[in-house]
Amino acid sequence: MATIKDVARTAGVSTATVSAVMNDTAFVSPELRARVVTAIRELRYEPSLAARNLRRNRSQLIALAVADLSNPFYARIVWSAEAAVAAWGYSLVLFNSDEKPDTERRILSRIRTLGCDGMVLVPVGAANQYQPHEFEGIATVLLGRPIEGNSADTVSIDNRAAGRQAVDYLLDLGHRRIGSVTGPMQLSTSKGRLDGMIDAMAARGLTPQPGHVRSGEFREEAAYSVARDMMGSPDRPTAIYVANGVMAIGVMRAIADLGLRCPQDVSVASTDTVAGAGGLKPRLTRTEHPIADMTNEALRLLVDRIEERVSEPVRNIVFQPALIVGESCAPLRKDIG
Amino acid sequence: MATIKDVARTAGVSTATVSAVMNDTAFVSPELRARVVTAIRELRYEPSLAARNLRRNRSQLIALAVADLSNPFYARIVWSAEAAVAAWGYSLVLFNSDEKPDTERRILSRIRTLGCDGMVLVPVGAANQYQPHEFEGIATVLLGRPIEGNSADTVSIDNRAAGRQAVDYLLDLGHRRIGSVTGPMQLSTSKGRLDGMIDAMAARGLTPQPGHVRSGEFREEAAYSVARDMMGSPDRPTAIYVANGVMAIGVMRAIADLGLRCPQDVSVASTDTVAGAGGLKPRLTRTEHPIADMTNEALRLLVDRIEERVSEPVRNIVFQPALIVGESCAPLRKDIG
DNA sequence: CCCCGATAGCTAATCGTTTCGCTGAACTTT
DNA sequence: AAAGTTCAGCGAAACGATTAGCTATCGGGG
Repeated sequence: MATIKDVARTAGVSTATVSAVMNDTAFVSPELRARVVTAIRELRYEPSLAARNLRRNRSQLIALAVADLSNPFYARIVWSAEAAVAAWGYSLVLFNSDEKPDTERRILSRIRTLGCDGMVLVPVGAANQYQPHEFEGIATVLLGRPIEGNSADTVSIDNRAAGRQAVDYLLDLGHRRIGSVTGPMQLSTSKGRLDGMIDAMAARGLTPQPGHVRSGEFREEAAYSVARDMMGSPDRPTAIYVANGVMAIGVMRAIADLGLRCPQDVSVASTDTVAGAGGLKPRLTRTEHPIADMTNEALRLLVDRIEERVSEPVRNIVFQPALIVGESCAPLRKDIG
Repeated sequence: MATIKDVARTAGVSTATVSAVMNDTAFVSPELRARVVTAIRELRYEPSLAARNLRRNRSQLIALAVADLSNPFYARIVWSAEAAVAAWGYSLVLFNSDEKPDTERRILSRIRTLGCDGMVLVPVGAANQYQPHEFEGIATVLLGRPIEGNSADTVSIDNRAAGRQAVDYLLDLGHRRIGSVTGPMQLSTSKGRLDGMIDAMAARGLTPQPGHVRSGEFREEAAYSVARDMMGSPDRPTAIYVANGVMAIGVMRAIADLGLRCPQDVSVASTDTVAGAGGLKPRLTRTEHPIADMTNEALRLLVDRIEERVSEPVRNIVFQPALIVGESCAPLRKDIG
């Protein structure tokens, strides 16, 4: 690989001038500029980011650490993020914490070592598991799950509203015995959605039955077994609110395996389902997140911080979910009410 | 951020010693080692990759450039690749060429500038669109689509076998008027799969009708319109072989929109569908690729090259597809045969 | 008692950029 | 014509690590 010195020598100028031409950082006479440009082309010179970054203390890298790459929801985020990062002139370094706090901790340290200019993090741990120094000195945006007491910018969804919307819909259809399959309670996401459900029921003077609220990991398998258990009992709910897209797939499978039909025997509504899981029949009634918008916003905030165009302390952007009506919910049947 | 000098000063040793401790590259007495380790912990020192890389001419970065991040097939590759890259001690830089050769060209140059140690590329261009220098000096593995005449290692699927398997299955069910919706002909992937189809039909003395073989971009929309057109005509095929997973979704939608039923009115078989698109009803009969195995193998080859444990010129690994029988194919009905 | 070999640890050069501070030619201003 | 300005372009010092080559210490053999 040709270096800046080679270019300088070939063009008969100093390295400073080549640098000036490359970065348009000082006036260079047309003649010298032309010589430099020719030399660059001739030698196929490409500047070494390693050297530039060492000097500038920048890396042009933005890290994205998501909670579970096998989840289409996060795959969708990755897709949007790659586009946004490229549009801002950075490159994307991708990490998968696989919902494991330990892995996440290693990733955080790695991001630091790589000298990433910023990171977008979908945190997987509880608020008290983070040390302040893990976020120091590197621009951070938390996506999807805020961490209480953390001083990073945040882009999230109104989870409580999501739970409320979905369960309100089920209540409007006449359901009263409504169950829920939800994620780990230490995550604000799970908690918020469940709170929304409770809000909605409380507004009509109802409370969920204890055995009808189950939580487990945000995984298809966990949801399957939990749902199978819950739906196997005689006083099973007539409708279920599932707090996560992949979990919904597990729940649907459990229902089918129990010989129940959706929506005839049981209605299912969920939150955060990805449009692409779209082939699923019946199509889910769900609250959807504006993933692309959220991701773009997260990167806007991040780049703002990186390029220091921002002074305010912490910005918290909350998006609203939208209820998408599918075919997975039906009015309560008289005979099973 | 603390630097190696700070650590050296605090521990009362030279930077060389600190480096030796960090990299285990020379014998250091237990006493000094202890002092160094303490200082490192105390200052929370993390070495700067930028500096290390400048010196070592390494970046610890592996680039992955896929053809279309919105396609679950590639999302699956990304998932596997992240895990494999991390397991080998590198970090993953992700790019989406979006099936656009121009974008891909920019990506290649960016990868070079970043100084990535290696790259895994799912190429989107025709063989003659690549300049040899675009691959020079950087370890490369082509994934999925070989480029003829290119000297990079390759991991691919036996596309011809995939086409043959799927179409053989349709033929075994009695179908004779078989159509195909396939991708761009300049891609070896599309061509191979179509050739396989032709092989299978030829083996029974058949050839596809000209109007029954349509190609378009590897996108759902393209497939939708092409299929809609093909299936709208009176002598429409009784079975379709679709060369790609997302295209299959488009085809299924076209069939439904035309008021046809699958598999009763038309059988559909495809190649490369991702298991996760699994909710799709009826479940597709398809040839599947061992994505995780292919990706792992690609990274093994790549790391081999990067760490120069390899001398042979070019390695070409070809995986075999597996036929997965779903519910989207039925025996030929007498009345429409 | 001297010399030599082994080796722990240090000094300093190096990687390829950016950028500060300087030089000196060309122009202005009196 | 002398003095002051301007500014294109250069030289060299960073940035933070690795590493070749050197020094000094120690133990052992003759």
